[in-house]
Amino acid sequence: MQYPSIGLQGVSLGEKISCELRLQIIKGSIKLGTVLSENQIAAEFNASRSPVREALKTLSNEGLIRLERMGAVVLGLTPKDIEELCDVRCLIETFVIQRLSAMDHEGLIHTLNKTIDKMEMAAKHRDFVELSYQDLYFHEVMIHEADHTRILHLWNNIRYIVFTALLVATERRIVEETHEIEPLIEKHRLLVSALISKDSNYIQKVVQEHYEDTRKTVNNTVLNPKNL
Amino acid sequence: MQYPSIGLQGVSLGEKISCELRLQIIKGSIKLGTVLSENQIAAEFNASRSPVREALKTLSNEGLIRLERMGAVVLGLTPKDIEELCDVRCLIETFVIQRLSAMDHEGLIHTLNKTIDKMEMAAKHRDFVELSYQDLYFHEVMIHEADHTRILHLWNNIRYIVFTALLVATERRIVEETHEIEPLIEKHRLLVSALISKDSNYIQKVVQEHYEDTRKTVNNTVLNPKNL
DNA sequence: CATAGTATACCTGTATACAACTTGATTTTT
DNA sequence: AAAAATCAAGTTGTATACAGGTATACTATG
Repeated sequence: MQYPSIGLQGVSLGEKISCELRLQIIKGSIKLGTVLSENQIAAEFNASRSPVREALKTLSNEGLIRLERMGAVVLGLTPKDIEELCDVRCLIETFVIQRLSAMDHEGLIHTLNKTIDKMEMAAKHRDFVELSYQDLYFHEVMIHEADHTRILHLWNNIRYIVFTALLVATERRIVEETHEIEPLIEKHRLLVSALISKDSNYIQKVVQEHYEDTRKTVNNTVLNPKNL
Repeated sequence: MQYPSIGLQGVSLGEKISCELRLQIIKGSIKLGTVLSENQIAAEFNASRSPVREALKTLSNEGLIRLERMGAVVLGLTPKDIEELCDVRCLIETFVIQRLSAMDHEGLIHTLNKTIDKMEMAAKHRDFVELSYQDLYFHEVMIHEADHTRILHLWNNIRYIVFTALLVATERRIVEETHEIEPLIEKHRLLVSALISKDSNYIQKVVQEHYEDTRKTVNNTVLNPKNL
């Protein structure tokens, strides 16, 4: 699998390189502990050091690599990282939904339901890229709607990691057929119900369970692929 | 005021430039809406575009500027930003303290108390740089101790903004003498008590009040300076 | 044999060069 | 006079060049 070419239109070479590297790191094609050098990556991508440098800084900001004096060591996504990522998403989303529940969110509910429908469609057609994208979109649209620049920034900092991990996990989930898609859909419907309820405790509970579940699934697919 | 030269030793030119620009933006020396170009900044700092480019990307990641096709527009720190920053800090710190309270934190308590003492010392000597730094350190040491890489990443994304805003606010607070320092010290002692209590509700309450207060103070000093 | 010193190759940070594109004004045309 | 075309200045994205530092391997010397 290569990074979906959609969404790479018109973006700079540096971003393309960061997307490709990110995918390879999360997929495990690039092993943990590997030391990358700017020249080496530049050669691999037939590019100059400038965009590579930009890409490495991006990945460093995302915590996938650590820039050192000489070379960038690959940190990758450990089980601890997945856990922590879920912690953060849970924190953000609890905050966001609580905030949304105090706002007018009639249109949002509609959008969310429509997105879930699209997820079902994508699942039927085994289109894991589309399914991943709609999954991402579901959460992202809530965050945008919450109209909180800082929270949005936090999200943007993990957005690409989340999407890429989602891509990898969803592909394996669909290919291996070991995980049902139906529970995934149901989980998202629960989130909508939480938003509608406006019940702070219920929201907290639902979001926490959502990410409890995500944690397990991702751990089982991203980190323990059967076909590696 | 220039950015404190301590902590700029050995760092790259790009980082120095980002620190200086950040300070100027937060202080208001660079007005909101200003459009910065790489060439212009490079000329001002007698540097080439490479480090400037790096600095602009950093500031963009922090949300202080927005990179556009042509030029980078300065967003600055609006009252809404301050509010939101406090929201995020509150979210992070509540999580961190709750996590810490379930760990062995004997040594940490000692460090925190020592830091508060240093804050008192710095306040007596009207050393606002030191006071700001110890304030930052107080919160930072807790976050580090919580041993949560992702949360630490979130913190690192706002760390420089927080420190710079703290610098500006603390300077004005000390110079104008309109705000007492004693309440600030007391607020931090309360946080320690919250950590010791291990009482989830109490922790939430104390942290929330802490940032409620921070919000007010920073708004009154950073955004409404009397000597501007 | 061990160790100090050196040489070499490589890496990063910064500067400079170049090409494609955007923007705004000026000129030409209708 | 208004609109279209063109031209000029400036901007970003990328490539390349150079300087200073670091690690590794090899050599010489005790």
